[in-house]
Amino acid sequence: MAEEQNAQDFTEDGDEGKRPLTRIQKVNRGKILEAALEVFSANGFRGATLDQIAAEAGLSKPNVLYYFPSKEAIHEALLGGLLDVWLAPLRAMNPEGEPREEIMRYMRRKLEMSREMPRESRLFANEVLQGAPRIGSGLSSDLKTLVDEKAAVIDHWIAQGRLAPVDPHHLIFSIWALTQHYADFDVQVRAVLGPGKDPIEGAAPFLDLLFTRLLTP
Amino acid sequence: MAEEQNAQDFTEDGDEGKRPLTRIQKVNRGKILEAALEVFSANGFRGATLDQIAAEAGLSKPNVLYYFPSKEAIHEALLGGLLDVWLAPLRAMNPEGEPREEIMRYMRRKLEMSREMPRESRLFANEVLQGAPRIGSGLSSDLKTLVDEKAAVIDHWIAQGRLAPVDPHHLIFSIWALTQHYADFDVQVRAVLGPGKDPIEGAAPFLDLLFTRLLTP
DNA sequence: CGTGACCCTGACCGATTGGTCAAACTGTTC
DNA sequence: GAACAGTTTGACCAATCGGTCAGGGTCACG
Repeated sequence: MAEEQNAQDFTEDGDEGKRPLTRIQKVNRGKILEAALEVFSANGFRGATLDQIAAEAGLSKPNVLYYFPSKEAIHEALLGGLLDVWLAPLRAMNPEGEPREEIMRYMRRKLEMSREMPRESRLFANEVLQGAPRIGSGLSSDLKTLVDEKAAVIDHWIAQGRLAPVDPHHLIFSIWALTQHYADFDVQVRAVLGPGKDPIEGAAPFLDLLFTRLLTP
Repeated sequence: MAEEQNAQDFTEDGDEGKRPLTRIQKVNRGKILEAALEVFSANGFRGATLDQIAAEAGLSKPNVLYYFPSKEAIHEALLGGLLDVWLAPLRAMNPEGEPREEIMRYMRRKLEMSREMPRESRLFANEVLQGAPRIGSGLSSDLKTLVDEKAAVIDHWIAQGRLAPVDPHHLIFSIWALTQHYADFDVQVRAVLGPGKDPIEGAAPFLDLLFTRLLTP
């Protein structure tokens, strides 16, 4: 029950030895990362055990540690490999595009990701909640750079009068908060709404309305 | 560094033995709960250890277990005692009041709580993130009841034309998401904004604007 | 089909963790 | 101040955890 594609080729090594990476290696590293995503996102770093990950991946514990030197290394590989995917929609925001359309597209894409990749969302949420001890300053400074860059774009749009004046940083935070809420607090949302349709289906028109009203001058 | 008031008297027992609760008992249970809030909110349930809690409380581990039968029991006492505090602002929403004012007041109070009680927010976030295994159906059904009740009030306001038409459940979710984001993802918010003023100071006017625009017909 | 590199595992280890217990200590009450 | 309930602790335990290791199995390639 863990048979997805893990589109990651792992050329990531600092120095020399770039062995071509066996077929078995590719398969098993993929299985481990998929299992680790499942287990880490559901239990957090400390709550997850190597035995769980090994069982979920269908491998023995020593075999898992044959492919990754430690539990921490698995976690890092996961986070590092996923961060780009996670930030891609924001990167894709086009300064040349129509302002409201660009921001709405970003919001909708993030909401889509909450539906399609809730485990990834929870993985990051877990990490940040505990003070981001394992993702730390390096990635956080990349994040800051990207956000500052896009905030400047939004400010420019506002200066042109093409967007209602709002604090761009908090606008971005609000997109994160509102979309990721449906992935991170899924159980609570479902508990309140009761059984039935996908909560995100109801969220989509609400968020459309919310951001339309916020951004229209 | 853990000297706050813990306003909880703990009459909570199902059946008979209601001993008057010694002075020492009141003090030490308070110390333990305060320490547990600190440790659980920072590390999650599984990430927290009894030794950490004992050290933070300034007690020995066996002494902690003299006052609470298990780590789980401490966690439950914390969550149970805090849930009322957490939901009080929503309970306080007055059906007789002016609609936008009531909702704005609720939002502002929640934001205030993110500033003043971030540990409590993270405690709940941790619990819900992991699927709420220890808070479960009982509390979730209380929560649903309360939210459904208030959603009905909001719907009534909308029917009267005193509020712009919005999905009341998702409106409440949006208040939760936007306000708690600043407590739960504090490190990320600060990393992006850079060092300086309290992020919530910047959030307050933004959220005022956002909800004003959303709710004005 | 042989051989060397790669892959896999059972058994094991030391550290940590939640929890126990007997014994000692302290506060309170008559 | 005797006596008893209430409080505290060092020593200890069983289970779990991340990680190691020696040895055996398997794959690809000549």
